[in-house]
Amino acid sequence: MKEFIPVLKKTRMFAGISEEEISMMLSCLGARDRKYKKGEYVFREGEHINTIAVPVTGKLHIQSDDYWGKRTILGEVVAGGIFGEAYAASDGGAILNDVVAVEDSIVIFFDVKRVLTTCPSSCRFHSAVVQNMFFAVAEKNRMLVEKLSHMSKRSTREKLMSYLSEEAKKHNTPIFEIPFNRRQLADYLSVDRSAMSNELCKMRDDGLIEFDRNSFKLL
Amino acid sequence: MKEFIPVLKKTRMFAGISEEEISMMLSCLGARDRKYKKGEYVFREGEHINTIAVPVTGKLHIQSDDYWGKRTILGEVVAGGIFGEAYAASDGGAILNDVVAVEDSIVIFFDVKRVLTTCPSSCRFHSAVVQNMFFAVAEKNRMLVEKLSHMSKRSTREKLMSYLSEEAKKHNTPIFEIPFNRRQLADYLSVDRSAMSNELCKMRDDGLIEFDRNSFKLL
DNA sequence: AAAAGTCGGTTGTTTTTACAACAGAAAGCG
DNA sequence: CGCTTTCTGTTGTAAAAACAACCGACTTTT
Repeated sequence: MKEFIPVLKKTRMFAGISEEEISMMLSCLGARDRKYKKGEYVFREGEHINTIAVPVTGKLHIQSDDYWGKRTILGEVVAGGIFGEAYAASDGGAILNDVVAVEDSIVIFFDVKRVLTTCPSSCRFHSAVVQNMFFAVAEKNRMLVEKLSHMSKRSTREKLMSYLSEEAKKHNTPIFEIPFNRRQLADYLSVDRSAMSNELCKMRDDGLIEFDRNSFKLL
Repeated sequence: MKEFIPVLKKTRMFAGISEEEISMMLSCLGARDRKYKKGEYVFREGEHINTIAVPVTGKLHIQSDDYWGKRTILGEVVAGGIFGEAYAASDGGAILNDVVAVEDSIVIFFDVKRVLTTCPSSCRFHSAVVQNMFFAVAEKNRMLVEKLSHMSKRSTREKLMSYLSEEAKKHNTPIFEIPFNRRQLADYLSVDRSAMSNELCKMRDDGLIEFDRNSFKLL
């Protein structure tokens, strides 16, 4: 697992903590790793989890499929991101979504109890990790509110504009690539794929945007 | 402010902390209180906040109005609840919604920096508060995911069923009262009020639910 | 290289929702 | 008490989205 320490150092969870200290904390936090092939499930809806997951390579989607197979994508977790803290922390711990590898991925798991319970002496930086976790959840909270602001728009066009505007703001340029293909974007915004595809083209015809595959340009 | 200590003791923020300790911590956390009349704004969208708000009486709505006056209600904060931690904690601190008193309310504010920065000696329970805050954000996170699961439903009927089912589960009985009137519920689910009202009646005709004002019964 | 699968776009039809306008009941107020 | 405002339900119409089915361009698999 040592090979992932440089990646871990860049995660929000270990912000401000040196590689040496991370190395020392790994066992203290009950870290273990596992590989996932594209399409494999990391967690399943309803499962009770007590670990925090940090992918070090690859990408995960947080999603859920309803009875009729309709999929909703809640968000993604890229390498260095963090998932599960909110569920593992709350008492029940039942997770509300599936977590699926959308690329071959390696995920490191930490025991949430050990993360939140600062150990007496050895890990000087343990409380820093707790605070980092707080910031991570706060940040995720913000992401959820932003997604809600897209979803609360009434029309497909407004949803798209809301999403694309935010991506532009996030990338700090009107030209950017999105992390979803059409089907995934439709599942993310909870709209019909073909209707969305259609709307995108109308928006292009109306001179609002330009696009090619995953590349977009706001005009 | 002393009169609110019993209320504060019951909040998630001060869980597991005695009234005496809360009393001692108040100044340490930079607490101050303020009254709000029904309809008054506690925070406004875009504002940079550095305080955590805890209403001790009354009720707040977290909402935002778009350019055309369309309102979206994100959620509510009842007495003893907590708001702002996620925004105050993240660097920018710009809040994404308005926060409005929907009843006459008294709100206590805490300086977020003082809450998150554990003071050296005096406040023994300060780290407990940080951990409580983490749990509070994690819980809110869960609420947001649940709201998203309602909003991601494609039809008004499904949205309503998703919302009402969860309320029933939350109240642990198929007969319950919701905290919203029709207009507010429509704003919460991001649908048209009259269409929603209409759909509710159809659902009643179809034998799915019964209702009278805010009282609902799932069949 | 053929076959199967994925991806993005297109079109026509059906269903649903938004919108607007109105009405009766209930609540708040001078 | 009468007046005003708010709340909820109702209806018809216009607009929008979902749905289904299909196509061509690429990729991946065998």
